[in-house]
Amino acid sequence: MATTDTPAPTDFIREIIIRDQQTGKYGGRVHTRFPPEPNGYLHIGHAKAICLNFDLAEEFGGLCNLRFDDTNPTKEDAEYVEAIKRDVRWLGFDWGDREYYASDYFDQLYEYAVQLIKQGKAYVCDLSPEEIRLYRGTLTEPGKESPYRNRSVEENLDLFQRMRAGEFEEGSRTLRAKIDMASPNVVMRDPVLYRILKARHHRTGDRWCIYPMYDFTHCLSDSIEGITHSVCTLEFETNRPLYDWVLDTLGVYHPQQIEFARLNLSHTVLSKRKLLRLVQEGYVSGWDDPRMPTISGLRRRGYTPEAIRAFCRRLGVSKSESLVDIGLLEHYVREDLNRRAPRVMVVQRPLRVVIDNYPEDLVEEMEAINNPEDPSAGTRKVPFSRVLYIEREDFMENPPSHFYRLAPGREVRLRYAYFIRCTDVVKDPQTGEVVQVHCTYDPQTRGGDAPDGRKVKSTLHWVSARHAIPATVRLYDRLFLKENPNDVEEGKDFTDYLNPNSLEVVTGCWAEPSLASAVPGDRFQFERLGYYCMDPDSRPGALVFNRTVGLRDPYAKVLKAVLGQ
RNA sequence: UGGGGGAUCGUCCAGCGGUAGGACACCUGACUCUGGAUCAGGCGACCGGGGUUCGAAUCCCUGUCCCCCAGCCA
Repeated sequence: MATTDTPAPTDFIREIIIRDQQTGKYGGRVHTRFPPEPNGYLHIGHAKAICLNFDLAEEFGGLCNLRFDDTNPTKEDAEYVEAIKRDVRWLGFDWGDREYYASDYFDQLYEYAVQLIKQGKAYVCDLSPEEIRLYRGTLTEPGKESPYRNRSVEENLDLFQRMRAGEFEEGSRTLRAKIDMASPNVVMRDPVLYRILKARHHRTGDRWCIYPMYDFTHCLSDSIEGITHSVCTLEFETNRPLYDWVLDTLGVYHPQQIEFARLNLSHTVLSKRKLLRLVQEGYVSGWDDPRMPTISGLRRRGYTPEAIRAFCRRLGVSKSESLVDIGLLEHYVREDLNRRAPRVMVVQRPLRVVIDNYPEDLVEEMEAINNPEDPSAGTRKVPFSRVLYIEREDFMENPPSHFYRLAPGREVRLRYAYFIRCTDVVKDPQTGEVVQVHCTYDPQTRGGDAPDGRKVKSTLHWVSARHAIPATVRLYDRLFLKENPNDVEEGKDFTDYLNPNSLEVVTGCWAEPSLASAVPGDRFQFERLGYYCMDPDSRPGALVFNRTVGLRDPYAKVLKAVLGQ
């Protein structure tokens, strides 16, 4: 299910795996893992990692584990665990019964720490956080050894045991690896392995008051699970020597860490910290606000898992950091939704049209195609009557040269219905705004074709006023105006680049009656407008749709060019 | 000024000593009962400077620029 939509790509990670299989490393086995920390929601950047890890496993006949990297109880929460599981599943991936938690390994990890102490490779350090920082040196100067570095094994064992027993204050002591305070790699200057945190863990409760650090936990979790290729992002490259050191020093099974460039998307942010701020400071309505690049946001926006997967696979995997145009993501939803979204007619900004020569009480059922890309989707009936709504922007009293929709004297086609010609307009006496258009229809053109072969330049979508059901539409635009909101100028904050018009709520829309049976999550193409997804906020008689993405609209460019000069 | 990485069309990714290719975007045109979709064509790049070689994006030297690392975060 996961790999059928796009041909398998090739990249440096797959090359490594193929080489490993040829040399018999790991006995030809491939076992990956996706290791989220449950401290926030998954976003499109995680989707790239999820696709990579699960695809790798499937392609090479291996498995991929889901593992929660839950070693910091002060930031993590069970709520996030559930959200992450739901999102990975929704994306179309299955981890079977291999749902693991680093916290499940706390006992084992503790034993490994004890072993390190016994090997003389770890010690309990009484330095305060500030002192540790001072002793660490700088990027260009070596650090100083802790005065506690040469405690005896017995003393270390005793102290570590008492750390675990809760005898010491938070922050008063740590367990540190004894490596090299003069290492040019700062990560190797006696890194902290365990810290005292008197916090309740969402899974282990109050059983522990010391918690292992990432560098100690991650490599050992990989080792315990028999991971072969531990794929992570570039910023962990400097940590790899430590990953290797822990495993080698302990003499345990040794997976290999491979780093690739994380995804950056234009016009949005993909850091949990920044996304959290957008939520907490109310710039968006929540983690699943359709403007958010979170999986839950994209889902509510109307994105399909297939589109997200196709996007992630098309990105490729490399080590050069890049900024992917969000237009590429939009391309993949359009491509997917074009294939599968049923068409429907909705008038977003209505203009009343009266067809003067159409019988007052007549209602005709027009046959409309549900999806021209998919004949099996069939047809439906759409009621037509004397008073209709068309899109306000489909009429112009004084049209510019490239405008070939409705205008006084002009004839256009109403989709699946008749040709109509504009005969008159009614204006608001106060504002001069056109409030109603009068037309005549040609009964010979029923179904949309003229027997005399005459052509019209434009086809308009419409709804019958008597049959229309009211709807609200939420038009979303890019969250940030700036291509790269992470590139913050002096004295500014990334929130300064927020797009003030990223959400426009349009009320008073009219939808064709078939939409009455839609349920939240249903996706449609509103003909000539874009792709929309019914929001859970919808109530019977008060439908709400989120615009996933607009249709490609060359005319918008023409208009812009005309207005621009 | 330490260490670790990275530089190829506007963007993203290929190219692994032998004609720099694809996708998105953009521009033409065809077709169309969605100014959608589809189809055809086009534009467009090897960070700079040296070298090795018949031949270099690829190998060597040198320079430049960008990213990451000094959490008891991950």
